Amino acid sequence: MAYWLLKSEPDDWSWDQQQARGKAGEDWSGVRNYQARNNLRAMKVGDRGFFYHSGAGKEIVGIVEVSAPAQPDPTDKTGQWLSVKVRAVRDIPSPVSMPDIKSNSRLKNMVLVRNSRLSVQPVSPDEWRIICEMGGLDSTARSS
DNA sequence: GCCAACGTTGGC
DNA sequence: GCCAACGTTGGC
Repeated sequence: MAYWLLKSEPDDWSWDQQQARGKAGEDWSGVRNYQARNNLRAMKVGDRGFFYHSGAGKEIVGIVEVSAPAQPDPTDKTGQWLSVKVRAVRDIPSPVSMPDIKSNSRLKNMVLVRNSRLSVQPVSPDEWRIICEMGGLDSTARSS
């Protein structure tokens, strides 16, 4: 299973809204960046992702699961962009903020630190585990 | 509100 | 194909 990080402005699409969609999930649409599109294409159903609030917030607030693979973005008329579907899995008990991440030397190579503008990012297994621990999820909670 | 980083556009 | 100009993103 691969790990990802999805960024959203809470004013645009918030974690509360994502959670409210429940198991039905929501299209992760509107991505218009090639690198981000390539990451969407690489996602498999069952992959996990951090839900990160950019702008107001700047913190990882939840975990989502890819529930449908990449398909043409319904909001794109040109047919060249992709979206996946994600559903909320759980919140992070103690949201992990950008300063938290930047102050952890083990996370200094995170894409979020190196290229904060990329809206769909890969996360390494180590980074995933470290952030889950920082967020207050024990290994039992993480594996379910 | 500022500005650095990044991506895209378009003239050459 | 290079690169300057421009627009956007997002942390601060």
